[in-house]
Amino acid sequence: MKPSGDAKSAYIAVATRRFAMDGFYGTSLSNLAKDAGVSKQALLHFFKTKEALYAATLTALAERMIQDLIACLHADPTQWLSDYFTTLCQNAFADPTDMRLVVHALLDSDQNARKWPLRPYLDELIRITSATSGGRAEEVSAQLAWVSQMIGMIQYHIISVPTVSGMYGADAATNLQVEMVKRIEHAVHEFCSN
Amino acid sequence: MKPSGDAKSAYIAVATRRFAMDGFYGTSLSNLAKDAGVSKQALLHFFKTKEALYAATLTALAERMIQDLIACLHADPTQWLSDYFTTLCQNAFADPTDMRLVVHALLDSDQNARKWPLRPYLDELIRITSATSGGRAEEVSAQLAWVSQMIGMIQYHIISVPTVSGMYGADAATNLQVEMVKRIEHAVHEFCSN
DNA sequence: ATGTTAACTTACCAATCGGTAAGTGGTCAA
DNA sequence: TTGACCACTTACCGATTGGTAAGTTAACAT
Repeated sequence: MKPSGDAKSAYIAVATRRFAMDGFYGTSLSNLAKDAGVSKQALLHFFKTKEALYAATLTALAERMIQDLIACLHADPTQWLSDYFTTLCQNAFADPTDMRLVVHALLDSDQNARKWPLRPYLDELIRITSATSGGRAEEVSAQLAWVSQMIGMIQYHIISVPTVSGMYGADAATNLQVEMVKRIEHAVHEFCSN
Repeated sequence: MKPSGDAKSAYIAVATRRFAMDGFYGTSLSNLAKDAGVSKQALLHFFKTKEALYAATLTALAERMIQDLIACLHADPTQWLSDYFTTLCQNAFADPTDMRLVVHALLDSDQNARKWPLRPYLDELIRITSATSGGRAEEVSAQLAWVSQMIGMIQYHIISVPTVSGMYGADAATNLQVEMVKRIEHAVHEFCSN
């Protein structure tokens, strides 16, 4: 008997890639099973429905994101915010899977009652930025706006890479990536120096 | 006999709403037909495949966007950019259909050979911003980056409204919208004053 | 040795998918 | 009056969908 945890997380890994690529509706259990090299019912043994598998995928995504966030925390918040967002952007450029999954989840989120598991991640980011900007704690919506703007700009940039590449060429997409990283650094610097 | 143009554009209108909500894979011809109050084959009479209907939907979207853009152009580019992006953001907050459709199309764009029809819109935006920033024509990728950042921040904000509303409440979403408009104005001002 | 349980597989299901074929009924030009 | 054409409809198709039921096989505790 194989250790169950391994198989389960392997299925989630496969599902992550597929859901990120094609979205919930664009992904079928048969496709996932074929990718994983098992029968469809192997998946349904661990996850009772396709929805449940999707939910598990999003939960794993949330854990990954918040783990990446707190793993690289260090004393200087300005430096840290800059590092965090730039490496996030660069990693996503190399592998856009997670960013695509987030955007797909955002687009799905209003039409079914899926609980959004990325809230701890957002809360933590807001907490850090609040601490950074001199403790003006009353401006929570401003912190949320800034965080939303930053991750929005990164995620949107990442999902538009294939399109930009198709329209203006692969070089243009690479240049855009470089330019975006510059803009991230600039935005963090401007934010931290109020 | 009904005038064909009316029915056709009515079907596109229905398809726009559905595709924006559920994406290409999440939308079925049966659903669209039910929305339009006709049989499935009424749609297939005008559009040979579901793909063709989707393409027509995206083309109509592109025409709408570029029309909105050139319709409100006027002399002062700084003022115009600010007006354009803020009204775009506010209209999208009231009706997120088009923004959702763009993002869905972006997520789909790499896996099939759908021609991206929004290029004229992007080109026009880049042309205007290039003219605004004192004709430093060599920095095309910088212009693209700025435009990408602006529409990215708006579109991402719009598609995240339901999620933010669910996580932090409807008031928080409204506050975020107000904050975002401020940020748009600030970004335009900063961009135009180099 | 035996019973239990976990991790599957094969076989099957109704429902729905996108799409085809063959009409139907009305409008319009000749 | 006729015949072409347009905007549909009903009927149907094979393929695929998410999901159920009933085994099968191997590991493990007792």
